Amino acid sequence: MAAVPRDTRREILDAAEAMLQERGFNAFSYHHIAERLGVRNAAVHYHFRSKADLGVAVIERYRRRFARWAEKLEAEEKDPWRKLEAFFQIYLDFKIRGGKICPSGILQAEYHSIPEEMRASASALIVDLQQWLTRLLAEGREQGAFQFPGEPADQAMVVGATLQGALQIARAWGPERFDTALEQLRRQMRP
Amino acid sequence: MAAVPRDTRREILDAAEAMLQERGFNAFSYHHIAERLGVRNAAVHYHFRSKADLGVAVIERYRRRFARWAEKLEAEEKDPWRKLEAFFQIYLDFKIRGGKICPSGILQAEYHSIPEEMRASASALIVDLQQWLTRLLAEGREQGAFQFPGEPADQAMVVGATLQGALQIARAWGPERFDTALEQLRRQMRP
DNA sequence: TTGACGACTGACTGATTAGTAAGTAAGATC
DNA sequence: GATCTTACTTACTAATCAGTCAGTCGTCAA
Repeated sequence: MAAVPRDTRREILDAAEAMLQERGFNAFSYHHIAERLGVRNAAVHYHFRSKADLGVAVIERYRRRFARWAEKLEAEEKDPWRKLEAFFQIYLDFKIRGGKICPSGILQAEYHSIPEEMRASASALIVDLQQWLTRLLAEGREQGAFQFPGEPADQAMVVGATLQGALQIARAWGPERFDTALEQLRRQMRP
Repeated sequence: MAAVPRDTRREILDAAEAMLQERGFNAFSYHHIAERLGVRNAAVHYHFRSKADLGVAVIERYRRRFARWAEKLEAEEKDPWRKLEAFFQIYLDFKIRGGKICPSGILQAEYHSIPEEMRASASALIVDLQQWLTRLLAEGREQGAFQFPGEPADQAMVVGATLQGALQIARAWGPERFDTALEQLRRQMRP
């Protein structure tokens, strides 16, 4: 049985992404990552020259993953409500897996204290998410599945901000608070 | 003319609060505060033994300030919509004053990487805010001023999370996005 | 006039941070 | 079999971090 070759680069990205969502970008170090993987500090620098490079790589990988997720969902699921529930599920998974918050949220909260190179990626990420939500809400309302006042882009801001904000509030006030917010969003948008 | 005595303790709290909202708790140091005030590192330690103590003091002062604000509003204003708009104004002021986010939001985002002593205060803060909002929404709906499905506490989660999340999104996507979210909340709740 | 006290300063410490430079061992390529 | 490349390690640097401690200076009460 051949040993599976270790993919250190991917493991670094995994560890950095997890720590970003758990503790924030300013609260983990190369040393933390190296310790977690059982390698040395310099090994992390070998794969990512600077922490800013690592940060950008984490965000860009997350954006690609979301794009693939959206593409797959588009092919498999036509019902707007089930699509929205699939989006909710991303956030529910974060909550369950160690009280993580969404990458977009932590990057915005630390926006003025993260390296400048990361800000463009962080901005692109929230635009991705909002554009996807806006399109879903527009199509869903046309089909009579959703009901809300104003423009789809306006409602997308409320839905996106609620998911992001409620995940954070759940940390300090209890995970069940997130479910409360989710259920209220459903109630608001049911025709 | 007598010189106004300097209130260093208050100035430290002001600087720490501003930096917390601008950069996050993990992204400012005693040195940053000292430099801003033109004093030495040790002067900050004289007033606040540890950074955790300073953090707790910032949060507790903010809670007292909110309680006084709520008390004053209760005495001066009876109309539920105008009360809600006054609450919105707190967040609008944050946005305008250098792209700050609400203290509650950054503390929850960094929840797992701030000193343990601060977490109880951070939790108490979000409970304060949510309880105030819940009471306002309950009274306002009884009077026919607001309209929303579900329980007042559920709607308070959506309103609170939207304000918190939208302030963060506004950083990465443009301040006008916050106004969009605000207007959508108004549309949703108008009878 | 003294002496206690509040509000500091100057000069540290030890830990942690991102980042670097030189060396090495294993495998692929010629 | 020599050479190159990949993926590291060991050993370090300079900066920054929270925190400490002994001393100083001005004010005020006795």
